[in-house]
Amino acid sequence: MSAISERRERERAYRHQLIITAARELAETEGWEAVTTRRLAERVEYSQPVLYSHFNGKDAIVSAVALDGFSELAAHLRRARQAAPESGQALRAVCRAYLEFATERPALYQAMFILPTELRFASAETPPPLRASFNEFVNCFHPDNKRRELFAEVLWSALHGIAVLSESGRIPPEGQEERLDFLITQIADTPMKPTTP
Amino acid sequence: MSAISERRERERAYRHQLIITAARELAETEGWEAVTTRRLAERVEYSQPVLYSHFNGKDAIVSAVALDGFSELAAHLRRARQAAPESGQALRAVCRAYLEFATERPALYQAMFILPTELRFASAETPPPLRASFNEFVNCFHPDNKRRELFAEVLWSALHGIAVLSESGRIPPEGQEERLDFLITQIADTPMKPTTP
DNA sequence: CAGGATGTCTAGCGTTGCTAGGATATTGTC
DNA sequence: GACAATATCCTAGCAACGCTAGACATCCTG
Repeated sequence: MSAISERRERERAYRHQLIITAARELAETEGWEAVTTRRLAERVEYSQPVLYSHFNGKDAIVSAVALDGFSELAAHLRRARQAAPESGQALRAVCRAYLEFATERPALYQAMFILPTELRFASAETPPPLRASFNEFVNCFHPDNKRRELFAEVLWSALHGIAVLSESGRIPPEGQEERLDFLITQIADTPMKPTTP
Repeated sequence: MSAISERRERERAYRHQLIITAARELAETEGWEAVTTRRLAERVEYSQPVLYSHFNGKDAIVSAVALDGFSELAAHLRRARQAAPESGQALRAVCRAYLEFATERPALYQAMFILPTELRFASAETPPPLRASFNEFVNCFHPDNKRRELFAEVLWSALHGIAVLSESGRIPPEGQEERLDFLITQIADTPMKPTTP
């Protein structure tokens, strides 16, 4: 009884992840509009209803992909930050890594930031990977900086705006490097200039 | 022949706009997911196919709504900029007006910046209202500033990021004013500090 | 008043997310 | 080892979606 149900649970968990990665691969190769429950079911070699025994609906699957994405993003940013030669370069490294992530994995980025998601941000039940990603930005600023969270929010917003507006062609794709340069100098050069808190 | 076809054309133009405003109203009251071709047709008191005699598809209708939105946005920003007491305050006024626009007309904003659109940005055939909106940002900087377009792009990106991340709950809705303050001081205070071009 | 063009609607196609209900296989009990 | 109970999975179908073909009605022209 115990061993058997354990095995089942293991199989179930495996299939759970299988669905997630299948959805992600499909989205990355053909875009999210190609990710239908039918095609996804065919891809994992099960019928449609099994998807619904694992997830509450399609949105939940997208959210699961997004959650995986946040883990990767956090790791990606951390790697960049720690590889920076000096702490002054950390901010630039993390920002560049962020834009890199957004342009190289557009489908994943879309799931994380654009598609309707069930993930709760900026609250008590925010999943750890989301917090971890955000904290990578926070950690670019000096711990003494009382407003580093605010700085991080604005920085993140700006990066997100740049990423999404250039991806959708609303600002020209070239000159991305210049924009990044400008953003960094403006945000980073005077990080300790709070208007007398 | 002439008078009659003129009247027809007039009626047709009227109905064209009727569809657009109906779509917009429906989106603003119930969200874009409620804007289906059936409901829209019912609302304008015509059958579905007439929608397709005016627009190539649903996306084209959304784009038309978005285009109207850009006209309003441009006017809204211009009003704010011209009402600013001194030119130094123009930047802040325009930014505040932008965020105001985004939060007060979320559906319209969504059509303009998030939903798939057929509008061409940053190219030769960019519709005038889009250019006008963007230029309001450009005009916040001194004409001598060789990089004002770049500044405007980054500023716009940051504002868009703030708007969209707070709207979707990815950053807390409170503290919007603080973020705006920070952004303005960082961008505006040193607008003439190009790294020796 | 007939004939052709124009405009509009009914009906339906293929696809979507999602679900009810039955068939099938696996499990624990006698 | 046979049988009921349970868990697992699939077939079939629903309502709603964007979109379109073809029939009907209406109008202008000769």
